[in-house]
Amino acid sequence: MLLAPGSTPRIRITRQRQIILDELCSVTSHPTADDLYQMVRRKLPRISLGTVYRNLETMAELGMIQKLEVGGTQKRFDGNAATHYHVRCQRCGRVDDLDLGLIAGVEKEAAAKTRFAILRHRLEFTGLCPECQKKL
Amino acid sequence: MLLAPGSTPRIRITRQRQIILDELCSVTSHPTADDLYQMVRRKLPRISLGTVYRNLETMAELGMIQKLEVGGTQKRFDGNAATHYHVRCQRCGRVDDLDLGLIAGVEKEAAAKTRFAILRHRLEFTGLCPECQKKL
DNA sequence: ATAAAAATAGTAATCGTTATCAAAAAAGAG
DNA sequence: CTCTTTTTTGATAACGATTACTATTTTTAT
Ligand SMILES: [Mn+2]
Ligand SMILES: [Mn+2]
Ligand SMILES: [Zn+2]
Ligand SMILES: [Zn+2]
Repeated sequence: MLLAPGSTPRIRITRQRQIILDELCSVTSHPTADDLYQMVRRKLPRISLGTVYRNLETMAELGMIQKLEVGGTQKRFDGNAATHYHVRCQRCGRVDDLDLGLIAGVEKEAAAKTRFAILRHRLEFTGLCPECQKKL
Repeated sequence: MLLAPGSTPRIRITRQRQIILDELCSVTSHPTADDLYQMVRRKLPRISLGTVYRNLETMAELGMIQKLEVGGTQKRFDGNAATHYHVRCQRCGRVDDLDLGLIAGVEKEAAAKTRFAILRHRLEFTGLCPECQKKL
């Protein structure tokens, strides 16, 4: 039987999807899709890289996780879906969370200066991580 | 900007480099490498895409221009090398400058919360441009 | 003018990501 | 349960932005 018009198709909880989410939420690093692939393969050795990409994309669209478009060649993922800020090491690419409160009213300020409708903001710091400071 | 002969023994003044820089500085949009390639080809029809990429990279490393790692698949370039903020339309990808003063002391605040050495920061707003607001 | 260094055009290679698709799994109705 | 429909998967191909390569040309220094 067909679904009733207007009904929302359910998102199925597959073993693959659950483990990808579990692995992502178990770390505070901000792994790339390939990082996650390596992590998940320890529990599901037959999973394909495409499945990892597909599910990360789906979960990001549903707002369960965040896709981070920080610098570098690869995108990173964040199990914390709430807005928060990051620091990225310009030498090794490490990305850490920053325990800095959200800048109050900054979206309202921005909205007053543009005709764009502001939906969200992203603040990212660039610098050198402790390890890379030693090496330079 | 004018390339000064003799001031930097490493970088040479080529017609290609000067025109790429001129074209980038002549617009307030934030063109991709391919956008610039199309613009520059009107004046140098024989230039190669690789030359555009190579020179944008070089000039960004020298701090003459900015390479913007905003969302989307392609990187964008900015003839304004000074720190300033951007809004990006999440529907069409348009990137505008935001005439918003730099957030005072935010790098200092961040530095107090991390062991990273903070070098710079980037603030980007996401939203919908006027045209895309109409269409949705 | 000569030689050394750097940059170019043209092209191939790389690599992160998406798309495709037959097969498998999950959900629903009876 | 069985039968049917929808979603997801694994495998692989395709894509597209960027980078690498290289013989030749251009620029700069002597
Ligand atoms: Mn985070
Ligand atoms: Mn700008
Ligand atoms: Zn580092
Ligand atoms: Zn738009």
